[in-house]
Amino acid sequence: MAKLTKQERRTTIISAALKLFSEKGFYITTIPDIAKKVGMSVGNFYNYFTSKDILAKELIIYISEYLGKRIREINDKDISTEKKIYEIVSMYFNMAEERPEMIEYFLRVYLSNREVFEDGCEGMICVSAFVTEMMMFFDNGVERDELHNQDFFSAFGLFMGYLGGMVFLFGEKILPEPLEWYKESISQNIYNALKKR
Amino acid sequence: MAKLTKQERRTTIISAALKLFSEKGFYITTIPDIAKKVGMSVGNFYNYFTSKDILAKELIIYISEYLGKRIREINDKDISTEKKIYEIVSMYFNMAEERPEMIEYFLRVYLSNREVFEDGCEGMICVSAFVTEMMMFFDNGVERDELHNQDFFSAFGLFMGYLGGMVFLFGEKILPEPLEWYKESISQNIYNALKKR
Amino acid sequence: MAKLTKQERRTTIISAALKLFSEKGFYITTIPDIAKKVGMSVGNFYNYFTSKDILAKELIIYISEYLGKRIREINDKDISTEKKIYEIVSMYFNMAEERPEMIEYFLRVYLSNREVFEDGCEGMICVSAFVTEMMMFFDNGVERDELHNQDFFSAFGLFMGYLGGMVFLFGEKILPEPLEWYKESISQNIYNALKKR
Amino acid sequence: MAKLTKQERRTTIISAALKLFSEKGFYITTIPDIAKKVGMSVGNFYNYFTSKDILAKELIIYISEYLGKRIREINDKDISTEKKIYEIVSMYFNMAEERPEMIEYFLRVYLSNREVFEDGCEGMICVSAFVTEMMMFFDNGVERDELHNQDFFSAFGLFMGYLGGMVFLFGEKILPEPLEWYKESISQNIYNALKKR
DNA sequence: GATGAATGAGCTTTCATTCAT
DNA sequence: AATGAATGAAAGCTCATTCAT
Repeated sequence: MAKLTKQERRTTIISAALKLFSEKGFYITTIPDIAKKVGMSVGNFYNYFTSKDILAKELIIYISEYLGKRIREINDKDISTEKKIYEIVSMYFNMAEERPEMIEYFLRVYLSNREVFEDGCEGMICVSAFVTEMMMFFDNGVERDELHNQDFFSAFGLFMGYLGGMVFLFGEKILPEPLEWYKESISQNIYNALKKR
Repeated sequence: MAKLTKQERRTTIISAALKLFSEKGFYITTIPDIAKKVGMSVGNFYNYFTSKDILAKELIIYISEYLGKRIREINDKDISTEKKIYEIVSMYFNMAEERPEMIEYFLRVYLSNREVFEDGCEGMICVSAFVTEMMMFFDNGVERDELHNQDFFSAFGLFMGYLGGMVFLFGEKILPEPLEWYKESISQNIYNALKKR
Repeated sequence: MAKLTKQERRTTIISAALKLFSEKGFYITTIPDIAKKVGMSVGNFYNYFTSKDILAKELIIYISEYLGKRIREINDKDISTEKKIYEIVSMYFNMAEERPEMIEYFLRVYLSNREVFEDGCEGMICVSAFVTEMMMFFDNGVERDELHNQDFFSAFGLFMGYLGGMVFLFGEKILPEPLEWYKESISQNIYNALKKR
Repeated sequence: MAKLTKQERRTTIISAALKLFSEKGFYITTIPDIAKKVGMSVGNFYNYFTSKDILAKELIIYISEYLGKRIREINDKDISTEKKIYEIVSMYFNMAEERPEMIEYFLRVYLSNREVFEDGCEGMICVSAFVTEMMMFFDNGVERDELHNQDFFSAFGLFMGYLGGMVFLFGEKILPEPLEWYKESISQNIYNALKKR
């Protein structure tokens, strides 16, 4: 077994914690649970993260940056805004299927446990990487005359609320079809809502 | 002080618990907290609700029925589907301002604490009153040739995800304007996404 | 087994905690230790004292008041100051033999664990009952022209430092004789140090 | 940076530990705290002292020898016993102002944490250097017919209890004047208590 | 000698729930 | 119906000490 660097160990913990928190929730998941999953002692866990809350905050930053990067890749492409919407929806749904812990953490831990994040993640500090990229997407669409020039939050709430809602239904196993199946119609709906009028 | 009937007592508890759960979260709120707020002993609380989980489930049913009723009132009106969309958005946002505990409970407690609701609220059992009414709304709109005939979940996810997202942003005090301000543009966006093409 | 009132229970805990803290020290004594000694569950302990620190503070107030009362009884006697000195020494040494936990708590827990008492026992707040009574003793002696009129702390430090030192040596089993044996010479020394010159 | 010998390193640790233990207490001070203060790793600390308890014991021996030496210097002077009392008080108070950690360690760590010192420091083993010198002081005073011939512990308890008490009050910031201010009256009190009758 | 990651027992505290009254 | 003391399992976190490198 190769020796891991401190940073690699941190990544292992992040990965394990993400899964546990998203599956069982923040309060149900215990530090012993996490330590066990990474195969380390409880005490040692605290050499990497000084508290459960701090771990939670690092997790959301990690996710926000990851999502932000993925969206930036799409933003950077030389395609129409309509196509970009489809790509974002697609990326998001793929993630929900392949790495559900990220989206689920976002929806079920970050959005719901205010008390955990209120110190240090005020406003949108901890998700700014992601939000900024979405802002870029909208601005760019308006600039290119493809999107209706409207209030950012009206647009952002639509896009992310919608995707979050679908992933929630998916996670509850309520959707009769795989997420894949909805990509097209959902992208269409979003585009119709946002497009230049 | 008039003596309350058992049912009235239950309602008092529901009301207090709703506020506490939505403000502080399910796990942070303790039974003593609730008992104190209603002015009753901890032991007596258990004469009305046999466990914390059961209380949580009754709460979501209560909310679902309340919301369902409000939507039915709108459904029953003799107005265009476009107008109905505006009325639903309006009703939802008004509630978020006036009785935020209901919407917040829905978003922050019900949607996020799977483990609490998985026994007894599988699928959408506990929110069926509300979901059914939304279904009626869509079906009616399609029937009247005002909405695009599409998959229910695609439409439902858009509508509720959007509204939920906006209320979330509002609750986080991130929105620069009062919810009121967004009603028009949001209704427009929803209508554009769902209308007959 | 008669049912105890809440106050009686508190007294039982105070008594047990006093013994444990004074024998083993504040940090070595655990809440389970205390709970076990009173025959109650750990959880229930917290229905009586909201934290270990708070218990410690109540203990020192309890002792201060007890000691204060004993000194007041002596102050109130119609005897010479020289005789009063003997009586105070005598009372103190008797207590050290019969209820050593009180004096030991004072010396070993209160005087040494600043961090525990710094919040809420600043200055001499928590021992004021006792200190005030000693002040009365000195003032009265000066008034009656039996004691040299000197700075309070010079006199107080002598009296209490001396007694504390002797009890410490006693507790360490270093004294070759029982405390009783020293009463006379110590009272003499104190009187010689403080008497009218 | 000059390389330090093993003994010099030990002295550095002793010095740092003394400060920390006396400021924060034995149990609050952690080995990592000490290691950090000396700028050494936790693991390496254990190359110099095999346990926290052993460090504590070495510390008290160090202090006892230091204090003993200072008293011997006074004992060796060719001055009256009354003057010697003043010099000892003076030396002690100066130390309490300039190197408070030594006196505070004595009062707050050694005298109060029996459990730490009971193995290896029974009786007065670890403070014998200091106690012996005080014994010499008293014997000499009696021999020279300047002190009343009384039990050693009665005299020792007075002297050290008194000084300890004053330094304690000083440390608590209860004294209205600097220690300096009390030297004269306290020496007088001690002399009056001990002098030839 | 030097490092610091790793261990694990143990601490204080919390809380849903019960039950004698 | 009503009370609130009592239970006890379990949580987050700490820290002296060890040990592979």
